[in-house]
Amino acid sequence: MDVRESLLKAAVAVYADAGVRGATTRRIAQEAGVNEVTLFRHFKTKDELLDAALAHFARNVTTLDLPADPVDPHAELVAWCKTHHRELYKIRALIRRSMGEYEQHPGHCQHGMQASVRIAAELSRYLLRLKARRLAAPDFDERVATNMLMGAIFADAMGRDTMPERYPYSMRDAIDQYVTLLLRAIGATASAPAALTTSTRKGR
Amino acid sequence: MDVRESLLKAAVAVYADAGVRGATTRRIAQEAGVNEVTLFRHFKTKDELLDAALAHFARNVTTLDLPADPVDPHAELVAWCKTHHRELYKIRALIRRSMGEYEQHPGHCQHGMQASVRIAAELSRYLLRLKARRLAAPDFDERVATNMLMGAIFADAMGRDTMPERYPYSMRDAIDQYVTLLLRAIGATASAPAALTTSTRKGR
DNA sequence: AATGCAAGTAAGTAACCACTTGCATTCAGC
DNA sequence: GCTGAATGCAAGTGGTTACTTACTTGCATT
Repeated sequence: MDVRESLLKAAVAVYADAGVRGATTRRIAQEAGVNEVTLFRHFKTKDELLDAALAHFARNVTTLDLPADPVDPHAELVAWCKTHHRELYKIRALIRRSMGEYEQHPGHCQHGMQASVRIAAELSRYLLRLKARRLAAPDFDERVATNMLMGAIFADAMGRDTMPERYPYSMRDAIDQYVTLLLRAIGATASAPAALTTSTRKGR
Repeated sequence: MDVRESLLKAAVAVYADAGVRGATTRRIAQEAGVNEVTLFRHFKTKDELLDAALAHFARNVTTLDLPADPVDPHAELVAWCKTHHRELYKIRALIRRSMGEYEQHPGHCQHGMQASVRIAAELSRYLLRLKARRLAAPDFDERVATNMLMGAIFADAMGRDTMPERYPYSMRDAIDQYVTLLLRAIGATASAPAALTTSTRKGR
């Protein structure tokens, strides 16, 4: 296996758990299964390694495409949002960590922010298409609607495990409900929300 | 001025900027204008100080009450959400930091989470009142709607300064738009959204 | 004047950390 | 079999950190 690659992967994992200062070169090297000195032979400084690792990780963040020709907005949005939520939830520790380091190391999370901007733009364009095809009302701003839906999904993915009191309903229901509410908000014909099932809390 | 009080305030400020490991006892003492040894005379360990400081801070987090007798949902919600957003935005660095430290120090951010749960419950009860008085449709779940609106506001407050591309519209407009969308989503009669003004980005 | 308390000062300890150096080992390609 | 590049290992350097110790200073009450 490639040493450099495993160092990048280990760096992301340790960083997500412990942050910049907590991610010691010793621990990263151990996690990667290589000697600490080897780490410094591949990367001049710890900071250079972290930056490369987060950039590498963010480069591999992708999303589904939303259809160019919307047919069933509810089904299409639910599928897309489910994937997006699942991905966010998987890397929630990393996201929280890099947000927390923003004040002191804005460069590190810049990569992640760019991914987020790309994804928001994809959703925005889709909502614009809905408007153009008269599948939604003409009088809403698609950037605001995008931020509303993505904000709800983001907050859900970040808060579900830390504030279970606020999220007693299941992940499966959550996305469906957010999408249903948004479609009603933007005047897209949507059926009434389905009844909620009980929450299925999973440990991590 | 009370030494203990100024230590608590300084601890929160330094913690927000630098996190648990970055908040050195030296720096906190300096920020509080007292000697480092004095810090240890008031608090046995650094961890005890940080915990006391964050608990003290969270205890002072309050919100407006939403009216027990809803009359004008749009106006009432906008006023409430504006305050909530302003408060979140003011302490965004602290929130990001304590979220980032969640994996390693869940106890520290527990205080903040509790405040968030309290605030969400207040909004939830208000939405329930709207339903009861037939000011909103009967077929939505108020917890989901609460998380949708609060999620949008939270994500806005956290992302506005770090991802200006996603938030080109002004803070002032933002809240109004989120509330308008939510009211339409829950079947409350709401006027069409107002036109957006251009963003007013403020440095910090 | 005597006492006590809260705070300051200076110095030190033990641990940890990023990063370096020197040397031994392995192993692929000629 | 030899060379060179990549890796491991042991040890060390200089800096930082939480926390301690021993002592001094200023101020208020008695």
